[in-house]
Amino acid sequence: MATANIKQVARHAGVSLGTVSNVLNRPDTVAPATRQRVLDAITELGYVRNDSARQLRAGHSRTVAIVVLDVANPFFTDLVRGAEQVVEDAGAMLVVCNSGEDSARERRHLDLLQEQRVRGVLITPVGHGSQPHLDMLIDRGIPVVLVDRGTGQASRCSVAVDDVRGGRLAVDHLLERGHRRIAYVGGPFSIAQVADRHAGAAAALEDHGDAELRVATTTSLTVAAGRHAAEDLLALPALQRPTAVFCANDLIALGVLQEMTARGLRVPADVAIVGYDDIEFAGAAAVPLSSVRQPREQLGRTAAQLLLEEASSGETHRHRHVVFQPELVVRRSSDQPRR
Amino acid sequence: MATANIKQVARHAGVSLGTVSNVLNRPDTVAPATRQRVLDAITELGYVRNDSARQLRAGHSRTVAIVVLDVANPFFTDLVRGAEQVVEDAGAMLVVCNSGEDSARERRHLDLLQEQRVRGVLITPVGHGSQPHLDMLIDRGIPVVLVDRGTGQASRCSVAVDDVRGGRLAVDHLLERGHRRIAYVGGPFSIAQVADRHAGAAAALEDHGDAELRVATTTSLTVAAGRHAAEDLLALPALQRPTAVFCANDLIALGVLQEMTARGLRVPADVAIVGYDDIEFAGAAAVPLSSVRQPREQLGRTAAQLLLEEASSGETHRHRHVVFQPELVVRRSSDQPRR
DNA sequence: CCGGTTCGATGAAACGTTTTAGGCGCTATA
DNA sequence: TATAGCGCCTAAAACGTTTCATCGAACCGG
Repeated sequence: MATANIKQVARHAGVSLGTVSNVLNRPDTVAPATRQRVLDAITELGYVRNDSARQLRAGHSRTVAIVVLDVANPFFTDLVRGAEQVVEDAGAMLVVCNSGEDSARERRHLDLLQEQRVRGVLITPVGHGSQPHLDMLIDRGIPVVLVDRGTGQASRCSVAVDDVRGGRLAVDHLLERGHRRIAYVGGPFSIAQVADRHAGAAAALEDHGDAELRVATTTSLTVAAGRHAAEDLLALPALQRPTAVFCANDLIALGVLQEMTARGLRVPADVAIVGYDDIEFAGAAAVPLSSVRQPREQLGRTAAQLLLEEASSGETHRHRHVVFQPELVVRRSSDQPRR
Repeated sequence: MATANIKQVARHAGVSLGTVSNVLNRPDTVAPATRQRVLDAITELGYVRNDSARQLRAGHSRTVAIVVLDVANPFFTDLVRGAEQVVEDAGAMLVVCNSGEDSARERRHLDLLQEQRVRGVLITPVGHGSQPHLDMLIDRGIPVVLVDRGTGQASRCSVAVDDVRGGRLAVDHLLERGHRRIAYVGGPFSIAQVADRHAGAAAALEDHGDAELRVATTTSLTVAAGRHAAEDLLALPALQRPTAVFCANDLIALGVLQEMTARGLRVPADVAIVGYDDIEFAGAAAVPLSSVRQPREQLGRTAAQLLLEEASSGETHRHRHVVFQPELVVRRSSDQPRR
């Protein structure tokens, strides 16, 4: 029950406490015979290092945290997998926290992480990414890397994908296919990606005076939200109804697709759909979904690398901002010229 | 940089160190005026509790870990969400670890968690769930709850869904629809669920001497694995080719669906498909997918409850095994009588 | 044989909490 | 008036590491 401690190991091996510690941390500084004796004592007593004590002494832990908006969103799970690789290769541990797009929960998590003196935090913050509590972490010397948010802030590193460009790619494609009444479905706009993708979409339209962009705001980025938005669009008079829908993410796009099909519209003949994120299921959807792909795992890997770099380089660190370019994947859901 | 500690707060507020601790932990035992003075000092110095020290003193942490086979699998993310609710309501923190179905990584995680003296571990272990390193945790006094594995072991609590029954439900349904050549796609069989669902499927066939069950083993439970398996099935001579496929999970089922459709087969007319898990995307697939639904979040919640219960009740705890019943959701992919 | 060097091991200090025993001053009770 | 009780606070010990200064022994060259 009460696990053995280093002192008991020392006594059992007939050495001093410091020697055991040396066996654990610098094995080559202790004579082979003694080392073996200590090792034997360790296995015999089933000794396990107490990380709290170790951390207390060291002043910081060997864990890195990633705070995501939604653990169940494939975008974030891929991010996590990427970060995981890098962090674990560095001998650290990655803990995943879920803010659920709830600012209070995010806050709670950050407070807890601070108390744990984590080595650093990877975060996609709720909102625009310049919250005071992020600055607080930094003030306390905890490196923060912003993921997919607030690129260009001076006080922290960031990695992001160019969402404005992604929005533009999607809508350029729809315009090129002959669509002129286009809807953008997404929300809430307090999420920067939602706003940026919209900005890109709007920018694409500037060259086309005859085209219009209708916005259907949702309260979250889920399949259910997509279904509701589709209902609203279907309630419009036929002449105002958009012929193409660009969605802020694939979950919403799948919801829209589902509802449209259920109401008897053909995709892409009656309405074209383009999503965002290119999650694994996009290609397996009722109608394979066109989508804007982001290098998700790479995003996670890069973020983790920047973080570890900052954590180990200390004062000399210069913050960097890495921006990846998205890529449009055209599938059946939008691949038909508008008659 | 170097964060303030409790002693500095004490000096700043003109009280003893113990009093600060009391303000933090039993606020009502200290006089309002003093308390306020301490509180002011805390905010002024930006003091943050050091959890390592706290843990060291307490002997254990306030975190609970959940070790899953795949962070990106919706089954597990829902599990995590369920557990999260319960754990956070109890004022603890849930850390998510990903074994990636790799026994060595699982092992590494458990070692680390042990060093951290976590309060308890929720785990879906790689393999059959009676590994020696799980016993080691228990020997050290760390409660372990098995999730979806090894029901009935005497030394730990467990929660599970009756997978044998789930397999039976699925295949009973297919038989009832008139199918006689049925395939089971899934693997590796070292995963208990894969084996149990197969057992259920096989049991369902026992009453039908004229029906046969062909097994296509996969190396993992992914969409890609499903596609490969479908290729193999399609390579069979037409008369041996199954008219219905029951898949060990929805990811595989989506892969099969994708490949079958791509090769020109109609679902469900030429081949019926039933998946397992009823993930959110099942209903949004190319052909809405029949699937066996599990109460995923509830599974997570219950597991967490059992764990916390054990962690706080100590010696008096009696291990429990909770088994939930799955439910078949029939959608278009299998909803047509065999001609 | 002696001074210097190296190897291996030791003991003590320090990290920041929580907890416990106790002390002090006051009031209520006998 | 003594005393018990109470409210509020303090001082010190303990949790289990890591690290650093030190020390003895052995060895080597001169």
